[in-house]
Amino acid sequence: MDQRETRATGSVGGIGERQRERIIRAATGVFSRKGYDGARVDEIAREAGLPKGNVLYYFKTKKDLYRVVIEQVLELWLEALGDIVVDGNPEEAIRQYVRRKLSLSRHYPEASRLFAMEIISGAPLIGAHLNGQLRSWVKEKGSVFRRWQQEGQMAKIDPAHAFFMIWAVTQTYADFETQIQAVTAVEDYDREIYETATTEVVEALVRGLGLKNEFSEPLISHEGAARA
Amino acid sequence: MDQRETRATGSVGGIGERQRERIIRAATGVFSRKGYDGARVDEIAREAGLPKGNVLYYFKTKKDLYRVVIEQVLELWLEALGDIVVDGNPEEAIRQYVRRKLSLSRHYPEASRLFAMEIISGAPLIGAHLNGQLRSWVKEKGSVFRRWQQEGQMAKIDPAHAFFMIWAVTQTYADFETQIQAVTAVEDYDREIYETATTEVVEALVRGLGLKNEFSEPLISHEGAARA
DNA sequence: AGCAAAGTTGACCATTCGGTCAATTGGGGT
DNA sequence: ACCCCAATTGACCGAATGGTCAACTTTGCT
Repeated sequence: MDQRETRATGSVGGIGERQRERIIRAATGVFSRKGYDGARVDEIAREAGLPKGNVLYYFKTKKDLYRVVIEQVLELWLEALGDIVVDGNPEEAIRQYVRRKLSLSRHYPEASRLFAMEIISGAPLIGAHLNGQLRSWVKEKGSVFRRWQQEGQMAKIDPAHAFFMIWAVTQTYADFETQIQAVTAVEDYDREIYETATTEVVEALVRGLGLKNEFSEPLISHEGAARA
Repeated sequence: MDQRETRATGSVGGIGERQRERIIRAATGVFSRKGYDGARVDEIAREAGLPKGNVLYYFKTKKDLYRVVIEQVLELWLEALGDIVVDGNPEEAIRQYVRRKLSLSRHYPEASRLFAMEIISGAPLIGAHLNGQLRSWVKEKGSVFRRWQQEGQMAKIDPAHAFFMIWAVTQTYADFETQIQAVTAVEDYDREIYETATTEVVEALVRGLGLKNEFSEPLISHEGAARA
């Protein structure tokens, strides 16, 4: 049961910590393209620029490496969850959240794709987290949505589905990059696509979720039942 | 160069055509979960209920099988493209298209996931098609969107991004089924999720794309066979 | 019935994969 | 200079994998 952090390294010889990160970065790329079963340890090693034996020195097994990589990705994903500002202007809150998610897709496209791969494959590793943290987060923020809806500040959409829409749209720019690239035929994906996508998508989502607020002020702080 | 349809079978001995379909169905499932490299021929065989040797009898190589499977999936995907009705009520046209895409996700979730896998992996096989058919389709229908926009019947969104949004949202219910299942904790995914998703998503997209049409008539008497 | 082709099956093979290991190198502390 | 341990490397191993094959059974036709 003792999983033995795959190698004591991290705790003592902080020297070769650089290597671990190189490996993790390479592994993220390969796993995101091939999935767990399809990825080859040797390919990860090659992409990291060192022999296979060395990779297995830092991570005892392929599964260990995958676990570390996917946990890091999941952390990134869950991190963004904290963002929705409960009090204040709903429209601005969603705008921020959508922009944040888009930014994540833009700057960590491989992480996004790996996350997608894991879920498409049935989320064998992170399934528990989805049932735990994510689910309670959705329930919590969902009640906020309901409040906004009762106040007439948001269209009456099932909150969960509102999230599914936001996630779907924001992640599609990372996950389906190949498709979007092919269809739009832009050369500089990062700039050209994300720049227009950010405004288009944010506006469309705000409209779609019925968040257009006539009073829509920048985001003054005090608001009726403001929380402490 | 002659690829020899992997086996002359289909042309003459129509008897075991049933087997080919069983294999294709099984392969779609496995490939959609594991990707090409991760899929094992033996697992496909097991899922199809016959020995590995028999699978290789119908499809000479794993790659041949994958090619057949993914081409079938792509065909399904491209088929839905024909749907957008150019003339007539824009709102109703999009409503229909979105419903159609959702119906596809619902009835062929594995195909959807396999398509997603292929694209995440860099679309090594269908990349050409994306650059060809799909791209010209988007250009063509995009000009229709532009017309609608000039007539004030649709929000001024880059048409390509409008499609990306629609595709993202409709396919998320198949591709991310595991996640949605975990978050919503419903028992009967097919019914419970898709039933509410259809109304929620269609409404939100129509709103998001600014298609609300004041004259928006229900959809006059005849229109019938649109049901999926 | 008899025959040829289609279909079925498990044994088998060469290659590749994940993982182990012993030998070696490198660097920091004393 | 010496030691100690982290780090590096390529050879190596057993298991798994894609694919072949020869023997066998079934089917359809005359």
